[in-house]
Amino acid sequence: MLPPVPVPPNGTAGGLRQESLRELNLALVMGVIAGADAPPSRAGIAAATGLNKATVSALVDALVEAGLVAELRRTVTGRAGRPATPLRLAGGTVAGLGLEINVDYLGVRALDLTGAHLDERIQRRDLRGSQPGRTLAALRALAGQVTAGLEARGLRLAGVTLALPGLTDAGQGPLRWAPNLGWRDVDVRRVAAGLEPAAAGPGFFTVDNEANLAALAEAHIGARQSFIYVSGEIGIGAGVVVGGQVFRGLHGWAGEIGHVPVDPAGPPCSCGARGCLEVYAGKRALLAAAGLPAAATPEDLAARLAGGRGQARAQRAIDTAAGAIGQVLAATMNLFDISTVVLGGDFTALAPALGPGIEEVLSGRVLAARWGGASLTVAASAAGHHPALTGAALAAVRRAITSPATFLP
Amino acid sequence: MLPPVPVPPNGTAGGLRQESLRELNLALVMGVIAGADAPPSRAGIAAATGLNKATVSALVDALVEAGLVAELRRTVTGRAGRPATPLRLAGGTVAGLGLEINVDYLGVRALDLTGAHLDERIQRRDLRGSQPGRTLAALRALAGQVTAGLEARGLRLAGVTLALPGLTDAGQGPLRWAPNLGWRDVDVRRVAAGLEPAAAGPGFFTVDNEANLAALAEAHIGARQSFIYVSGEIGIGAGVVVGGQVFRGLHGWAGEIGHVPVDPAGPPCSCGARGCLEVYAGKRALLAAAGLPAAATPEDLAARLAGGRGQARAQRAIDTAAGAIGQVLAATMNLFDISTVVLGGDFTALAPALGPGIEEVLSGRVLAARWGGASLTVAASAAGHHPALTGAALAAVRRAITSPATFLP
DNA sequence: AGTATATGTTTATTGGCACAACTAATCCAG
DNA sequence: CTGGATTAGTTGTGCCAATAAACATATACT
Repeated sequence: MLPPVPVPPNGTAGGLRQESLRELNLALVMGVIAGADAPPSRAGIAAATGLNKATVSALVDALVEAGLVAELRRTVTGRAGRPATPLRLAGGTVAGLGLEINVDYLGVRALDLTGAHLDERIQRRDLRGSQPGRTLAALRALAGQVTAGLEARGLRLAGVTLALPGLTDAGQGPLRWAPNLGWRDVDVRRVAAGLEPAAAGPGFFTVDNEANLAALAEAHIGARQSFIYVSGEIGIGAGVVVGGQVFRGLHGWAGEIGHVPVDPAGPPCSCGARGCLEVYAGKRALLAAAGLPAAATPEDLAARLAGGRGQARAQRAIDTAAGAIGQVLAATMNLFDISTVVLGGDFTALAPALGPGIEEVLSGRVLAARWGGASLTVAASAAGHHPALTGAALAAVRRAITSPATFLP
Repeated sequence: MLPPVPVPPNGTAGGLRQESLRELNLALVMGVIAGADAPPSRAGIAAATGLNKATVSALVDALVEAGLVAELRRTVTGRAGRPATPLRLAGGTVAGLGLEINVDYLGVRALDLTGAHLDERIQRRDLRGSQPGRTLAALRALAGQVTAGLEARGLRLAGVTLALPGLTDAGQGPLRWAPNLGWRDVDVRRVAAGLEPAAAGPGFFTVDNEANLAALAEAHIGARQSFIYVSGEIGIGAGVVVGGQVFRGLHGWAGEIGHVPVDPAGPPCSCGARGCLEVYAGKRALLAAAGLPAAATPEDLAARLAGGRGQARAQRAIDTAAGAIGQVLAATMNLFDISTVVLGGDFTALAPALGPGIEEVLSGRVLAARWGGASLTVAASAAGHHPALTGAALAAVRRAITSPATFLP
């Protein structure tokens, strides 16, 4: 007999006290500063939010004192009136720590609020079938090196986020299943043991799927709001971003695109079913179809496509993959009502080859394009190397934007 | 250079004043009363929300005075202490008006805050290729009859929501495309002309896809939080509900499942592509494959399945449809990370026949079930006749739950 | 009848925002 | 170069909503 009124309107579970009001408005101000095209002034923020100038001044002053916001030099605008003091997120004061465990490396990356690079450690090694305990300890040690350096430079740690190639339980929980690592039900939280500052608060340490975090990095660096990030590696995953936020689903396992059926009677897949996307467009399938050794890189494949021996076969492999990717993406785009695709992972280097084939399928199958007049975009990722690591660090440092109140004195 | 910090944390675009605090807490209290398993007391609400008893008392009193909440008789609990005053949403005070235009009828339905039926008008007629202006005028007239009756009974109108079988622009906007009506770019807002009370506020009139609204009705009546509602009619649509909220996507066109490809080389579809789900499991395809006339009902098909002439053929048609539906739902469930499916529309009557075939496909293909231990559910809809109409009325009356402040004196 | 327990109300206090008047810093016109 | 116009930001007052603590109310238990 319940009218389903789901989330309380504020997002937090509980009631709002006056304190919360301040917390929310602090976060609002941070969000405006973070999201503005150009550094806004106090007056500009007041106009954008509807808050009173005096209120905004007080909030901004608190954020400046906490080292979350920095005042820039006043610029000469040429217009009448007292010149504004532009505000931006402070650099070099607060750090987010991104961690990643993947099949062939461990990684740690630290970024500040502006997204600037602070520090990084990448340790290449084969982690297929590795012992979770040892691997986590190694990553913990690597993270310790980075945080020691940050502390020495006077940076505060805003959060730690771990990127994993598998199903994680919505944010907090343990790793459920990482097929390519061969891990199952691993409590990964201890990787952050001892990293939390005294008053860390909930959500200091989070875990997420690598595709979701790579999508976050893409959103940041590519300045995109709504798109599907397709990560082509050994497995194929996707991160769905709607209005700047990652769609996670019930358990945080949304976007598992790799095992969407392309042809139910197709070749068997490692997941136990048949004809999944991975069987047509996963790294192994793609390289094998192109006649390349399993250790080859996407760049090798791209080179074959340029001409010479094996070009035709490589092109056929690409065409098959593009057709399958297009078919699955068409489904995804119709279901999510999103009209932009970003090709990441190994697909980034292959984007020029894959793009046209994918677009062709999409243009005939995506309703929003055919009938709604929406324009389709298929682009290569701009998020650089180890995007999941970047996304993890961004997700971590974002805590200072979404709940700045915990960082005030 | 923007860290993508998307929606301001409060959900509204602007800053929060003290007023907003009260508004949000009023909505919170309404939400707790609406969502509770048993009528809660003031003290219970205080405990559930973390708000002070005195605060909750003040908020509840305001809601009672506004006619949004009713006090029940004090019950004898058997425990020590002063007995609590149970609270519930008030019935017969505020009404939500649902409107629907579909291929073979116009409908108006009014529900109150408790979900109780207040009034209803269904006008059966063939609206394929109808003139939008005339049809809207007819529906407006029908709605007028209902609202006149409501007004006479002293009910206040909380909102009006229109359900349409097509793509509507995210909530407010005009109808973009309704293939089965043959409508394109119709400004449907005038159907609510004159229905708004003086201080209606924004969002009084909304438009949404019939599948989304039917899903909302299912969430209400079936008390489900996260599921995919599949509506099988001439077209096939889906409403995706996550945590009690409908997922709309970028333009509000999410859940367009009917044109997800099943076999890219399959028979041509009305959308211009080939092998869409609709070609295998749409009403026309299903009846034709079963050897039934186009005017037959799903009940006719169910009767054939029971035995007698044509049983085998009907069963083959069902098996084909179930396979196709299962394949597309497997994709949908992997992408959205949702493990419950509700069969609605014509599929409701066919659920006993379709269910096993669908479940078989899903159990082999949905990752959350195979590897995450989530249990799959395929159920028939419990939302009754014209679920989109019910959902529309619920969406309309919900305004009094999500923003009760506008209903205070 | 008296005590324990739980619900709900009353009254004083506090935190945070709005409003309005003010200061500050620039452009521009004469 | 001086004074008005314009825009940015600050200061002080008042108000609103929530809190806390004491109180009133209504039951059960002994």
